[in-house]
Amino acid sequence: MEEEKQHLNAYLKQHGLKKSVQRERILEVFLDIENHLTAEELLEHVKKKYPEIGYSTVYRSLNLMVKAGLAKVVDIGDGSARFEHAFRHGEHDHLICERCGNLIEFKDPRCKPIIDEVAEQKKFVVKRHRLDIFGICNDCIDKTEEE
Amino acid sequence: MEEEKQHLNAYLKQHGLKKSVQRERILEVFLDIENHLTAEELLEHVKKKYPEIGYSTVYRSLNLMVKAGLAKVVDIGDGSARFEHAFRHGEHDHLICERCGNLIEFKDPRCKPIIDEVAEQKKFVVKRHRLDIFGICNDCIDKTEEE
DNA sequence: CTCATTGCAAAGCCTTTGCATGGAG
DNA sequence: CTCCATGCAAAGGCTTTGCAATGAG
Repeated sequence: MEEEKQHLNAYLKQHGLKKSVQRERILEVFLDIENHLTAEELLEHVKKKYPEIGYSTVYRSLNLMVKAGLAKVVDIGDGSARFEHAFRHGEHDHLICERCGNLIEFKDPRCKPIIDEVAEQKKFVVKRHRLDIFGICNDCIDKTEEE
Repeated sequence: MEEEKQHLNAYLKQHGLKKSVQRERILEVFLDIENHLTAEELLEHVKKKYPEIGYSTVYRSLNLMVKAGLAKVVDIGDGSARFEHAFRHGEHDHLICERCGNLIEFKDPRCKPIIDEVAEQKKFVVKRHRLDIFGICNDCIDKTEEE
């Protein structure tokens, strides 16, 4: 938490930007939640603790955090961007439940080499990748069976 | 082309929907273009040949084609959905150039087994996946070097 | 005849932006 | 003091929807 705040402050200083209570508070709320939240969901949580913070500040802070490397956008294609922690969190991919919308993270060491090889073949310089597996998560399967 | 039309008509009949000139024409234009187009880009092409067709019809037909399995949505995260041919086109993934926005398709047989195994471990039922590799395509690298 | 489709304009949804006020450096 | 940040409301970009008129089955 402290480390993230320092990281943010360093970023702000480096870019001639200024600290603010709002930014710090939004970061705190964001870090407190381990889920992949939409901006609106984060906004709700922020409003609960700090009702005076406006929604554009949340959007702006979120974008800032992405630029600063503290957050990452996850786009599951439902219209709203989700945000996940990016600081000291390793690379990973997602299982996305089409029923409940939940995201499960996973890592598999075999992916990267394949990606690099494919790119090599196409003479493509890889910056990043995303592997999303869509389907139904275990919880939702159980629920279906109970019916 | 004829096969796709038949497929569409079969879908329409099956669902109590009706044929229309517009739908057929939009499908034709769509099939004529091998690129991954946004709705707006497709609309432009449609308008060139058939100026009387409205944009909402293009959107609606595109959605219809997706449901009918003739088109697939590709979301590269820039705000606009792109559409690719899905009928008699095998599964594949994408290299996405962050500079020119071009999509390069690729297939690698090693992906699926990994995905299935990961899902198995997490007791997740896979419906589909998407592997997108973002970076700079060969053309754009060449352009950079020329400068 | 009945019900789906069309084209237009309007609305929806998420996100960004303009502007005046307030605050950090 | 100088700019940046904030909060509000307004605008933006893409897509969907309501509605009256048209057209397919």
